[in-house]
Amino acid sequence: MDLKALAAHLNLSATTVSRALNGYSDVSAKTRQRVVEAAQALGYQPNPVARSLAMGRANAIGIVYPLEADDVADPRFLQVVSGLTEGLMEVNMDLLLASATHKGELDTYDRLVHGRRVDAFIVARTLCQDERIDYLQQAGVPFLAYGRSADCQAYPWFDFDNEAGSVLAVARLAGLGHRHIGYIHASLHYNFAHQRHAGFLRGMAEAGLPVASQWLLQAGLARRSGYQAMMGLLDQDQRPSAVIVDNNLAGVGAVRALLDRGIVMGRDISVIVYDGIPPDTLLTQHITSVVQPTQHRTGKHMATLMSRLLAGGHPLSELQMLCQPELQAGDSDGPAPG
Amino acid sequence: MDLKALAAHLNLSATTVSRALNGYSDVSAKTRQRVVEAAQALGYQPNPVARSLAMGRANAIGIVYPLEADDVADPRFLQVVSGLTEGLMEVNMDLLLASATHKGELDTYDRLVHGRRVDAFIVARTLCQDERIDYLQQAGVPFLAYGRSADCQAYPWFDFDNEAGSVLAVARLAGLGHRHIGYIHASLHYNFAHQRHAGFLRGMAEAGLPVASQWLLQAGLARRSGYQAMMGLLDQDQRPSAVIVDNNLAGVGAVRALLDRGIVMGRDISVIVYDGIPPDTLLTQHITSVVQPTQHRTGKHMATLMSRLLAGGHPLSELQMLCQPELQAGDSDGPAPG
DNA sequence: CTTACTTACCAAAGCGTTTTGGGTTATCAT
DNA sequence: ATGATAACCCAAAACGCTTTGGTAAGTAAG
Repeated sequence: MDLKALAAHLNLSATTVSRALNGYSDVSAKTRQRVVEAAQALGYQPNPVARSLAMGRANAIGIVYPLEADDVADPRFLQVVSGLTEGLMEVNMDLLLASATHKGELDTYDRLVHGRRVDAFIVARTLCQDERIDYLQQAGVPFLAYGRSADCQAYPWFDFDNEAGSVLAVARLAGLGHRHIGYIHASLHYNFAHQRHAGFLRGMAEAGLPVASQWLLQAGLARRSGYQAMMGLLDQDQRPSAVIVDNNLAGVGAVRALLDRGIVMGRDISVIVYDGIPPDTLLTQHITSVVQPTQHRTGKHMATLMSRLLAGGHPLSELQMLCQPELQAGDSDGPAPG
Repeated sequence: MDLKALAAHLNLSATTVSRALNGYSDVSAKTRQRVVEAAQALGYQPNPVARSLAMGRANAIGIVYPLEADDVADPRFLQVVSGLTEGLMEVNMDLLLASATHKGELDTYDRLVHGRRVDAFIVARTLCQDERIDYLQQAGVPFLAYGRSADCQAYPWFDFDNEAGSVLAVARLAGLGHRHIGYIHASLHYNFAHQRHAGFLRGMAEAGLPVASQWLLQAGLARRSGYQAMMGLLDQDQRPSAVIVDNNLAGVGAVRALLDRGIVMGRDISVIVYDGIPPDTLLTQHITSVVQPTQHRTGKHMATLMSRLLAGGHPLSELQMLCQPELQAGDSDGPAPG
């Protein structure tokens, strides 16, 4: 059932049917209704390929998932993607998933852009200095960054207010009387780690607390490294009375280290972890956490930004979105000793 | 740079250029070379949308990821997907990712098929009785199942020989002198669980061992349920001397239960887990496991099957692929006591 | 009753490929 | 020389839609 067939069936021209379906004003209300009903009844669905060709738009956006060697795929990514597909579906767009090793990523962009397979990209896992963003900007390809890079004035992005999250966490601990606060973070090349780190420093400053460099530990994005970092912290002569961990993978390891040492969270030491601890780790305590909107909502927000971006005519301010995190109280923190 | 421009630049017709590029025999070697070189030099890339329209193919395959309420997205899925995209890239196809709740899944298929957005589907997370497969078969839509359903004669699939894997595991334990073997499995609605379960029974029969129904426990696909199942096993009057767990999520929980009880794997009890235990669980032992080809290779295999499927003309036998698992020895099993 | 404007419709020209169904030269045996 | 066969090449149609640039009828104003 194509346009022409539908038009013939209605004794109308293809033009009119097309315009009726696409909401043009030069078709009478009566005719439009007739067309819409017939389309419904006959199960007409426009061929998206023909549509794309005629309109010069792919009606699809691309996302390339960077696959590093042993960097285990993170489940949240998939959840964001699912929110994204759902949101895009509403504006009749598709999501094209490509994958590429880090070094091949730019080529992949090139191929997809050049081949007009997609109208825009989503750049995930943003780094502070991100060559992908530089490339896309310079190539004039529309894109939406999931996470800001260091210089984020000039392009559309979606991000969490990571800095505010850390400030929140520090304020909570300071309010409980803690003066010795440790911080375990991921590589500062990641924008989120950088921002959270900056927030930690600011929070400490605002609370009038000194930052002890020996309690500022870098870990990776893996449990093992969180475990080691926490162990390193515990082995020091002077321990902090509270610790913040900037990602939940390392958080799991850190918590595990405390369990192994028989240190009780909330009593012996206070712990706050970004994004909490996955529920199936068999942990009985509730970790006090900095939480963000669900991945699913995140995906939908990004879909909204994306459709604005492609519609054009929106000022940059409407193409940038900052989500505020919240502090979710648990029982892994408590008043400072003494 | 489109075909016509390239043709003009070469003083050839668009037809000839097209045919040269697509390997038709009615163009001279000399001309072909000239065309190929010019295309290369001028960076010509055919417009895939126009191509699709002309050929009546979308050059994309769809995969819909079922998102259940609390069923956390599994990381392996993403890895399979990445292998898939890589493999598809080589045959110039794209991967369209859609997501749907279980009940909306059929509608999603309908929309994508009807809208000719994809040429075929991949059906993931196959169940023993899978209505999606029934639907696609009956609708005449080409698809490739990732995992067989109960009746798998008539359609293309990729799967592991799950039954053989269990037989392998049982044989190993039997060889170590174990006569009392427990089995923890996921819901038998999942094809993989069903097959592994069948393999367990067969393996026991072949080893001449009795199957004790109180040691045959169903758990879910989560750590907590594996934990509970193992605890249930340990609390019985008569304990098995060895246990097989049919998936690694439950496996993590089961192992954790043993740790909590102070039971030493390989000495007090032997344990074999399908797909092993993720390396970042801070476990010092190596779990003896039934392992399968990496997700990445799996994805590439599926891409191969897919391109065969769409090329047409392949007998069903070449569209079905069964991968053999292997037993990877660790130190979580040992000779039976006594 | 013109003139001008509005409303409702449509024919035809794209969009960038592939495919069909010839053509035009050479080549070659007769 | 002549018809047949191959080897190359091409114009035009098709794919299913959107968009452009109209036309014809109805309406309002002069």
